[in-house]
Amino acid sequence: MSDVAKAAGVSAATVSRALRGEPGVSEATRQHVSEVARRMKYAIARDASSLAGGRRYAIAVLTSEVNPVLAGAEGALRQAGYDVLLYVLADESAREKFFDELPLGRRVDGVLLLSMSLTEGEQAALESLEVPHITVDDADLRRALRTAVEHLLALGHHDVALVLSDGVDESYDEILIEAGLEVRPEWTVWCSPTVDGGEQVVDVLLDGERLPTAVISSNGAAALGIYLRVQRDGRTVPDDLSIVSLDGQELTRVVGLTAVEGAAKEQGERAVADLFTLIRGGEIEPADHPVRLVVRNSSGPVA
Amino acid sequence: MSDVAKAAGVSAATVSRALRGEPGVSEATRQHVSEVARRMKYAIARDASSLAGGRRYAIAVLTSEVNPVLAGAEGALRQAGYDVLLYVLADESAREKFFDELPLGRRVDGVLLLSMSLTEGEQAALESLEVPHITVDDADLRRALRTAVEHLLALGHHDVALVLSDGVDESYDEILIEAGLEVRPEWTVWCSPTVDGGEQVVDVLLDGERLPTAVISSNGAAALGIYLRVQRDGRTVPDDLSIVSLDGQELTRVVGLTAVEGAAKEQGERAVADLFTLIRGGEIEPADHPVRLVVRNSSGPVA
DNA sequence: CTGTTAGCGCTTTCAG
DNA sequence: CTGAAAGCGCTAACAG
Repeated sequence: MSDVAKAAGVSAATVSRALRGEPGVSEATRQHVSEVARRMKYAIARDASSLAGGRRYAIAVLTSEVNPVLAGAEGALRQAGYDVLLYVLADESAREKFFDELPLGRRVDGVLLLSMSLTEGEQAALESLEVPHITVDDADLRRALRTAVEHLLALGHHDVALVLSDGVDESYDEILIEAGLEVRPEWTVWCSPTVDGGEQVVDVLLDGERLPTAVISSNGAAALGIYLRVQRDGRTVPDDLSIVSLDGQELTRVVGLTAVEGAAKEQGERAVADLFTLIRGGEIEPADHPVRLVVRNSSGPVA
Repeated sequence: MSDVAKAAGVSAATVSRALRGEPGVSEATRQHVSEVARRMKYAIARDASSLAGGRRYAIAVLTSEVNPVLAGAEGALRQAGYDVLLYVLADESAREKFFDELPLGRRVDGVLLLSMSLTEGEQAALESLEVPHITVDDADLRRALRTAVEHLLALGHHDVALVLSDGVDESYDEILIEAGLEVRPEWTVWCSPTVDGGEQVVDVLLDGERLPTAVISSNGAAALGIYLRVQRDGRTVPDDLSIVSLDGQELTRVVGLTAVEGAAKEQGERAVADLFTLIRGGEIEPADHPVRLVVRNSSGPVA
């Protein structure tokens, strides 16, 4: 930086200010400095910068799985000049380790959580970082769930099971209740967000004396697993069981599952925009993200 | 760190050495310091550490798409105490920007490239970083392709098309030739690694006067797209067309596509191990990674 | 608006 | 084997 300063005939402090767009530099100086820096291919050393107390220009992204939301977030972050520190917290042990060690102190300007609903302890740990954070997914998931429930209700379903995947908490029953559906404990089950997980969960689901006529899966892969397994068991979709996925990735297109699509990539991008607002000290209001029901052939009128 | 030093009754320099496992500290001192640090929940400040000239404890991961290999690599890196700087270089513009700006100077100890085959210019740019880097995928893809070709050959296929996805270069014809297959330019096509991409590519593929009896797709999603589209067109798989995917994610399981599974996650993990060997100054030898053919029902004897 | 002066928290010689 | 001192490259007051 001092080289650039020398070349531009100013002090290092001025170069620093000019390059970061800080106020208190004449436009002429800023232009000049930027030009010199560009010519010298100078790039600010982030380590030194953050050591000295400035911004860190890095955001930690915590996610329970690598998915398109991640891709969207990464793009938006990168475009804003931020680094992305990726943490894939897929299993309980990784998660525990992370929140125990909390390796983010003084290292990032913000935290983005993708498809992770935190326990209270985790939430507290995160707060202790004193860094803005934002969560993607839950609000969207709830909205998606409502959409799915309405769809099934319109088809005459009243016995609806809920298959939730890791990182999704328990507070969804109310949505079913609001819709006037009966909530049975054995109809709310968890499984891993994989095809395998979905296949396995069918055993649990179709085991009781009274069977649901429809199932909503929070995860697309699991929805697929359910579909495959149900068919393999000789049942018909949607006649014996309607299936709606709340996660409209390509997966659900594959076999034509009805799904609520949330435009994952855009979700990531919006989250980043919100996070920046927070970092700048602004307030965000939970804007509704459009959610779109795509009816394919895994849902039909109740038999 | 000076707090820890004080508490342990040694100097900061000794704490630094002890915690990093540097030689020149007595085992007793090291134990003691580690214990004190643990008790004080002290974690080394990476920024300062790298500023002062030490390691950066960060690896850049460049990838053309977010996929399971990424998850595997992240896990291994994290476990080794390294940060993961994620760069999703999905489209040409992101890629160009990256290699133009090369934002990694003095910021990472190594670079991991996932499903990215570099142009010569890009390769040169990367070398200029003077940081070890390692590429995942190509060798595995070639091996997978050989496996797929053998499988089809055994089934009597001689007219085999190749559908390649972004980031895959052109040098695969030789593998077909080695196997004694005829290579026709119109039977080697590119498409995006998505279901849509696969669907679209069918138009090109089944357009000529002579049609292939089998197709190998480098990407699982594209393979699915091909499958769906071919069926929708009223053709039968595998009677009219055998399909083999070289990428055995969950996607291919879904409809039962024959696939060569490379254990994506393990691939990522192995790449990380190799990268560390490189960072430590060691040599790596291209160890063969096991590749496994999973025959499902999208491939059958030639009609 | 711009320059000067102190560090940020570590690692690394260089001496003991 | 350990400690003291000198920065790494920046940013943040403080003056001017």
